[in-house]
Amino acid sequence: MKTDSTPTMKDVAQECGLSLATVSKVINGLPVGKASRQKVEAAIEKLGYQVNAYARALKGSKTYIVALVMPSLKHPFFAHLTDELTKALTMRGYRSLLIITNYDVEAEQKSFELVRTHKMDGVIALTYSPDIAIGDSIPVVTIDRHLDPDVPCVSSDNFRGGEIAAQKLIELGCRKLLFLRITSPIQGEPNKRLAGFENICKTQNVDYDTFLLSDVEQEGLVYRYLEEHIQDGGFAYDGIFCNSDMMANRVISYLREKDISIPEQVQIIGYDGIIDRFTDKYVCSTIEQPIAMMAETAVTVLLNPTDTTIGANICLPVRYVPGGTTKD
Amino acid sequence: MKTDSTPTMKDVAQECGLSLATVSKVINGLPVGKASRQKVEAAIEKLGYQVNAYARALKGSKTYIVALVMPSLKHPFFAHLTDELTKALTMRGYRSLLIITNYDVEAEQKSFELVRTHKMDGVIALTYSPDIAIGDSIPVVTIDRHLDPDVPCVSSDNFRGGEIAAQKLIELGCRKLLFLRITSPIQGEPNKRLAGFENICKTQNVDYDTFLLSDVEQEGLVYRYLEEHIQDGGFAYDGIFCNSDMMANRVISYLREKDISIPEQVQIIGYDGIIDRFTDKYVCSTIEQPIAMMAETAVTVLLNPTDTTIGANICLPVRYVPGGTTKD
DNA sequence: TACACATAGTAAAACGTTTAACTTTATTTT
DNA sequence: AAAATAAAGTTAAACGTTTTACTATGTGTA
Repeated sequence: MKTDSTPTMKDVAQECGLSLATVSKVINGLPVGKASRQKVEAAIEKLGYQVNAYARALKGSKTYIVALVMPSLKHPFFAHLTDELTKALTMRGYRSLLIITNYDVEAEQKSFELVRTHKMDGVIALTYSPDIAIGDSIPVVTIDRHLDPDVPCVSSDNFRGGEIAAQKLIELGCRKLLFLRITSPIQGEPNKRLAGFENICKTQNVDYDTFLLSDVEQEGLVYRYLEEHIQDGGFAYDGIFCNSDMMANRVISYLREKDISIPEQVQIIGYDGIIDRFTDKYVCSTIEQPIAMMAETAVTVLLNPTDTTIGANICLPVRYVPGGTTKD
Repeated sequence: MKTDSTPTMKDVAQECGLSLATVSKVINGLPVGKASRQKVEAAIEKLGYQVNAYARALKGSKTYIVALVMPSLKHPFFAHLTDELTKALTMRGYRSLLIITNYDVEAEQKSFELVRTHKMDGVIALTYSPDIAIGDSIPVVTIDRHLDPDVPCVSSDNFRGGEIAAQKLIELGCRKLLFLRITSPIQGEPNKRLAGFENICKTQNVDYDTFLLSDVEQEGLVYRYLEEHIQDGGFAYDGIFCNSDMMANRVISYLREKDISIPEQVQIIGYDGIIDRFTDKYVCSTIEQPIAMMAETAVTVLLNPTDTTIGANICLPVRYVPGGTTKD
């Protein structure tokens, strides 16, 4: 007599008077006589049987689980990316195991161990450690970071994004620009935004400053810097390019609080394109990253590695989206 | 001769000349002779052995995986909650399997099946379906939603939140209030915000309107509504309580765009308390939910169910946080 | 009628652990 | 010094699947 615990294939076999192997075949869609198939299906239905994913994964080699390694979900870019990655994985029958590293090197390292003990089918990672020991044998795709020459990296065209932002501000009449950034120090793709920005400013002979903070904890310094550049109703810059929309929003709030009018006195362009598009022109102008496409691409490359994708740097296009913080 | 595939316990046993069982004991910290323990540890180190979580979970009954069922990560409240939940789980040695349902009833239902096939140790869910068939035998905790009389629900004190918001606006001099909400139709805890808001308005005889939208797709209607209440530089309301900070931000942008000054002409209070506190006074005034505490509580209740927690409605305190959109 | 020959179904090993029951060896107790 | 007890290891079954190799059954061919 069986207890009422979850039914197993054995119970199903017993219920319909057929062998374990036959039941297995029915479940996996392998050829089985019509009569038997129906008997098995009836039994499954009756007992409410469901495969045990662990047993299946132990026997076979695939787990259909992919790890998503993210620094945090408090930054909307990471949150949106995680959202899209999970959807892209779900569409392909995979599930995502979420690992939040909190920008911590040790946690990032540990997450890769976890991936190994759980025999996951892959990892999509956005990390901050300069180097992480990746066991081979597990497919990895990074986003915005170069981890290893063999690991494919998906990112948006950050250099071009920086160029577009500078170009746009200049076109809109700005003559003194400011680039603002706060991040943990990484040598990742996003650093290229500054390079692109500088490239345009130099080419076009436009004056600019940069204020780069590498310690997230010291965000207050940004406001101090801004304050120092306000003099009797005026502001020292007429165009600001912020490294993220989240940051842009704070800067906007701060400056408006100080009675600097936007976009009249200062025009501001953010980065990411996170803010809900419903409101379209009422939000901050921004350089939009193709997040959904990045997620799709990362998943595709992870699950179908080919010679051309190995170690490739896949760079997707960005675009400028006008909002309420520029004069266009 | 073994291939170079991942080493198993058997390989370790062979390497150190001891039995499988002994190796297992060392790994699980069970009593073993000192000499043997060292031999085993050396072998593990040498081969780089790591337990196979699937085999372990198949044998034992725990998987140490908890499903997180969320509608989306594009709303910052869900993203922050997921972030904190994952951290709380990680601290206790659990991992989170993320399921994004996209506010879809069918996806929510399916996610519970997944939980069963993967023999997960529990589910923390924030769902939109009025009723979901939860197989028993798996612990569930919901957030902000009442699913079943037996399922514990963690939420913040939404009624009180509504009261506080109304009270504050009135204290700050508002005489004509507006409550704004867009959500998929649910019968969840957050609905109580309106009740609390109305309660105070009625008690104190303050005039108010509500604009409630149950279809997220139609967000544009909110702006139309706002526009209709602007007449030559004036605005029909002097206080707005928004159902979320995200929404408040949009409303703020919109009104400022229309040259309505905030907080001079209209004071605005949001809900959630999402926006990074670094900037403190530069963000929208809000009713802050104790997200980290909610996550901690949900995880604790999930993993240590007791008689008093079963079916309990655990309600955590909210607080008002002044920002730049009110006169205080 | 006997032959091969698909076809349908089965038995049993394997995946990598844990664990209960057992055996061997060492330590005490009288 | 023998019996009783404790300690350290081992064997083998079990978890719930998949899959290879096999047997039994029925169909068509010479």
